[in-house]
Amino acid sequence: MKLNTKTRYGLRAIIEIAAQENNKGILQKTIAETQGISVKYLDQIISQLKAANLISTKDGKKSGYQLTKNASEISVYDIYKAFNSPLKLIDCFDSEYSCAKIPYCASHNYWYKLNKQIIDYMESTSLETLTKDHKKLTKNNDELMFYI
Amino acid sequence: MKLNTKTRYGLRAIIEIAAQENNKGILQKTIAETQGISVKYLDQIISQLKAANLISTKDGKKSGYQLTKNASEISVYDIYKAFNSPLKLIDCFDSEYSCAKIPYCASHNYWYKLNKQIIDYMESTSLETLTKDHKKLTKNNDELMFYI
DNA sequence: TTGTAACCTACTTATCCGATAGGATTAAAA
DNA sequence: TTTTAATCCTATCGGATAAGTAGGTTACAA
Repeated sequence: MKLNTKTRYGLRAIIEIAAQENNKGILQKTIAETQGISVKYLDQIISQLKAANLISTKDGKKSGYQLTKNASEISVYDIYKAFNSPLKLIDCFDSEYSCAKIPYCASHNYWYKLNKQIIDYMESTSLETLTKDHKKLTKNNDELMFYI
Repeated sequence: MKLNTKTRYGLRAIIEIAAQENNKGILQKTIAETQGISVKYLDQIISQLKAANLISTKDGKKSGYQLTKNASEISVYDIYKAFNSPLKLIDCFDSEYSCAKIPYCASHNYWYKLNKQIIDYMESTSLETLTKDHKKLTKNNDELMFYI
């Protein structure tokens, strides 16, 4: 029960992309510096966000990433799925691995409900919400820095 | 984001222990057979339940396991913790691994809330509830079998 | 004193994860 | 047209962890 780093970094990266002002595109390098992630590692992370069709870019020099759709249409679960297969806390949710006892298995039902609850949580939050939070928090931070 | 097999098997095993009729103690062997788990593997699992002080037994021949307290006083999270360290979806919940940006990190807050929600879910369900479910389900199963 | 069950510890194997590395491709800029 | 700076793509390495196996020791009832 751990979140892998790619998902963690990936969410932070896409928030950075969503939070840019003029929407002209933001560079890998910039994100890496802001987030303190190695450029090379972020490289892979961003390519997975792209493969999931959540962000887009132009090739070559002077490029930069943007969202492919409105932040309100992207859920955290969408982002999660860019780095993981659909959430299955246990394998026997899947018919392929299921055992004959499932209809009589209290544990199975219990974990299944938890699984659903986690997915619901991630689906019910949009990137827009997190980006707003992010802006609020960093704004406060800037003001704070000003007075120090 | 996977539940490990020990937690999965462990829950099933302790339900079996809680569900026994006369409370005279149930043998590893019996649990292993009912649940279809290798005796040797279950051996380790049960020893972890015991180390967590959830079940007790006598040594030697003619032994058998019981709960150390009432099933209503044991939460699923107690059982979870017999096989895992306290749930931390990401390391930086911990002050030891925390970074300076946490107060301004929207992602951190988000995962933290999910983490709490999962713990709440596991804490709010008692072994008693699951055992009742189990009995209901297996009862139906037996009746069903009778008519086949 | 013998058989059975719990108890304890070590080991093997496989898989996944985080991270690094090197180079290919593309397009803007010089 | 050449250079430069960025994305893009693939391979690989080391470490950690997990699942399961195995062997032997201890305790107790018959």
